[in-house]
Amino acid sequence: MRKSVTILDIAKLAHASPATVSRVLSNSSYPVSAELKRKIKSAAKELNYTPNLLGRQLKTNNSMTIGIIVPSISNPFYSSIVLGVEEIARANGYQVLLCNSHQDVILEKQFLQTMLEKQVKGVIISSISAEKNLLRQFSDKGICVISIDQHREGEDIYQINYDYRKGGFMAASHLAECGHTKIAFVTAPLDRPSRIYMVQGFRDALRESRILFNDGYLLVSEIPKNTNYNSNIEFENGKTMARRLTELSDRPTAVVACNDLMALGFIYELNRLGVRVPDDVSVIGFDNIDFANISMPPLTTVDHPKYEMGKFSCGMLFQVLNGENVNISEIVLQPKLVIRNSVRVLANC
Amino acid sequence: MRKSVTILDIAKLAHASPATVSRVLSNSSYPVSAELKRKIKSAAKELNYTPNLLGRQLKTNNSMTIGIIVPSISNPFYSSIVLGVEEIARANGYQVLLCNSHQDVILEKQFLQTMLEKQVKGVIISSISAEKNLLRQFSDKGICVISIDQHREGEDIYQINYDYRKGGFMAASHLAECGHTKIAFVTAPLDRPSRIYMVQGFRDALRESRILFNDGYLLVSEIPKNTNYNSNIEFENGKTMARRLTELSDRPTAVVACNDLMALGFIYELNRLGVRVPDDVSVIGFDNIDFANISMPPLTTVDHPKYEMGKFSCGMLFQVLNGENVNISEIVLQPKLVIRNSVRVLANC
DNA sequence: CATTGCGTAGAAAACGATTTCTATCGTTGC
DNA sequence: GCAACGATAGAAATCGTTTTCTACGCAATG
Repeated sequence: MRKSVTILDIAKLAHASPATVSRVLSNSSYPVSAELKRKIKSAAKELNYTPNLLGRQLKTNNSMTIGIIVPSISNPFYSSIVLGVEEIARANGYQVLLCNSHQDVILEKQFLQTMLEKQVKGVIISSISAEKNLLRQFSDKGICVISIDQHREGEDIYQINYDYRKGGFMAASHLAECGHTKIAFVTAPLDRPSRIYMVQGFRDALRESRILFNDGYLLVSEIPKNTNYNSNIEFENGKTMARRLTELSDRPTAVVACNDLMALGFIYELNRLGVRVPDDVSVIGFDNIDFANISMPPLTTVDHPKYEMGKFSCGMLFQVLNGENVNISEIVLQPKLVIRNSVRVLANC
Repeated sequence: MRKSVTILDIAKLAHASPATVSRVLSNSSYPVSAELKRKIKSAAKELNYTPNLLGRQLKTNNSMTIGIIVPSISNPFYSSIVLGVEEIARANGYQVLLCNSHQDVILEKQFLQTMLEKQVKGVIISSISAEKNLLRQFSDKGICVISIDQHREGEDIYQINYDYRKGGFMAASHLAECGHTKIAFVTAPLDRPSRIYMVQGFRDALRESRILFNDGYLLVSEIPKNTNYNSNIEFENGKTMARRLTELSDRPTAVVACNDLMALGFIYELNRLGVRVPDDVSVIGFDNIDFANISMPPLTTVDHPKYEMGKFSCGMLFQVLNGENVNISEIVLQPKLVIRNSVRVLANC
């Protein structure tokens, strides 16, 4: 491992000054004679020069990096978002620092700190935490933050959200229209806006359909212990919830799950227990991940334009970075019901 | 956006020199009096100081970053690997620069270049390309490269591989044992070692079972055009292959797919076309991703310890970085058959 | 008592780049 | 023919750190 070649080595070889070398190699608009330009370029190639971005970025105060924090890319919902973000970032020549918070508030906080230290120019975050001070630090330093998917109340921050209330409403309404009246809601802990809004919309729909909601039908899973970062917590939770459902005295005929992963785990376990979907229990999921298609039966779900959310948010970020006037500070994406085969239409309809 | 606070501001406030401030704030072993230490720490807190890693890393020549390149995290197989890598990296205080090559050789090359420029201390790569010069650049600069999943021939490089040959062998043998003789192999282009070895093992198994392989039964999908980075290419390919299979004159009774995603797409399309699995066609996948469980029917597949591969590779990387003597340069992980319900046992068995 | 060595602190150099400032041409304008 | 200007190039300052070098006082050693 020899000492790495720097701009100075090139200067020496090409009989030029480091200043000129830098100007040539970084495509500056500063005029350099064609002859010298050529010599410098060939010297750079000869020495197999690789610019040191740490040096450049320190001087220019531009890390060309944005950060993104999501719970976990093991959920295809989030990996879609990430891919959307990456695509736009790459198109703009930026790198993405990806962090999986694993639903851990402490970890999320640490990642945010690291991003500050790494001098990211912007952050896109689907936050687990409602803490306001953390994100304020970024605005204080003039770093753009875009919150996605989880509505943040009373914060002066760019947001790209999704109408979870309406989504919950659509899911429950659909079940009601199919003749169901005993409808449960299975969900991970109601620790973030998305889930809270979903339940709200769900309840609203029942009320509107004059269905009394049995509080015992709100099945909330335990707070997960993150021992294994690979295990798909949502999927496992779905399985547990299925068992809890079958133990209910007056068993519901239909269920809305807070996301597809959970719905799939739910269906999986139901199948295993010999409870038929949709004959015995109907299930609606949320997110419309690719795999919702391939379950047994194919999952009826509420679509979420996740990939677009990733692209939007990153596009918005660059608008802000480029100083363009971004006059909308919150965008709300719309849900869409995707009907497949996991919901039974009851006879009396 | 005010000027950011640096070590100099702290020095001024605490009436100390920048040198001393640095020593205190970076936990150097250099002795500093307790009193001064206290003053500096309180000054840092008062000014809400955030260290600039670009400065530090430039000086220390340690980016505390490793890179990982995989085809795409939209494939749960790769997101598992990534999560394994991240876990170990984080435990060692390192960041991970994740790049999705999207099966694009050019892109992969660009990412590698960026990693060089970003001064990563190591790279973990599941490479799409057989090009040797690229990776050699890293060894030349003393950067550790660990190749995973794709065997590299005749390169002096650390490797963590998987016995794809044996995996292919096991899949085909299982089908043969279940009485199948008309067995197809559906795969994405044979452009990398994993797939080539799988086919090899597959053929070996057939030969050993005295089954003649019909070359028309080797179904290779087109090279994908990467227009949409979100679409799950493998899954789509699986669907296409299913259609091609049904058009075959002497239709096979069983199929091995080169990965679960493809198998799932394959099954999905078969279902749609009214071809029953496993009654009409048996299917075996590869990788044993979580979702292999939830297809209709649950997928019989060959397990791949992907998460462990991620952890192993990153662990090995740090061993090398720490100068520990790593005497094994290639580790080969073993396949395991996971029997579920996508394979039919024929009557004559 | 002179020498060594340790504890403590700051001055200054260094990391690898960019950018401002100076300087020297040759050319143009009047 | 002289001032002004544009093109070109290098010297030197700079980004925010870390680290080496210097320095000084004080205790221990012989």
